[in-house]
Amino acid sequence: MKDFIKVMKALSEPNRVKIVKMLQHKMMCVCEIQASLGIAQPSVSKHLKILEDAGLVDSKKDGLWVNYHLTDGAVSAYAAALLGNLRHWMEEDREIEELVEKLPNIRRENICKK
Amino acid sequence: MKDFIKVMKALSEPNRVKIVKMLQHKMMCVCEIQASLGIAQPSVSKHLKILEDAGLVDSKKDGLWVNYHLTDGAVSAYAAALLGNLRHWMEEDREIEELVEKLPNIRRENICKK
DNA sequence: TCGCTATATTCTATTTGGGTAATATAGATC
DNA sequence: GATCTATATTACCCAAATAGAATATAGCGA
Repeated sequence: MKDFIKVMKALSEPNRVKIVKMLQHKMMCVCEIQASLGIAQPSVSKHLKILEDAGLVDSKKDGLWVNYHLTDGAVSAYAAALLGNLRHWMEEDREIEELVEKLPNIRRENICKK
Repeated sequence: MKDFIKVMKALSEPNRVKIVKMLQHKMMCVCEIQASLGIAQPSVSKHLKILEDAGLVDSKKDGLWVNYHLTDGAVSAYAAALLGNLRHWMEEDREIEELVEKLPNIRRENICKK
């Protein structure tokens, strides 16, 4: 039950759903996600932690960056199922579409290192 | 997006998940659910409203009683999918098992009309 | 009509959740 | 080692969610 609730809670917040939808297209570092969503960096970190705790995303360090990506679903069956559904869900959502369209222009080299 | 969030939010609360799991076995009135969960009646009504808004449950008046049952999923594709998953999810959950075992003894004739 | 009962709604207290600013940490470069 | 940068953590604020007591509503039966 607790694991299920964790997944549901994780996916019951728009910004977190957006993160999942973006990660379907490419792995992203925190600052890229921050730039895409337009929210403060600590907020992004917190959202990512919640998604990670639910077994929806995972991270890999790459020097100074931390790359987040969707999990393969091995950890949580609930997470796996929802990630599967989210592959096709909300593909026509205007808000998501706009976000995804902007994705190619969001590259860490242009965003960070100021 | 909003519809999806609604379904996720609705299912991110243990008592509401329990209600769904119970309704898989039989339609129930508010006081039966209240007796099963051991929470106040207004809380039950509020939970049911949230589930209803998400397209997960529906109600039918029967005189003084209001019978709640799971939807067929025609309203929301998200709700339909989750309801489908929840058919087999958490079948081995201890908390759910206990609840379901007690279900046959929960009958409105014995509970209400005091 | 007058209660009586099941449910819904309102009100209020408490908890939870998301947001940011400030700070800490870790890894890179010099 | 000093410093810069990306991320995590902490502290705090405000909005939303949950719980229950009190009240309103609606349908039954006498």
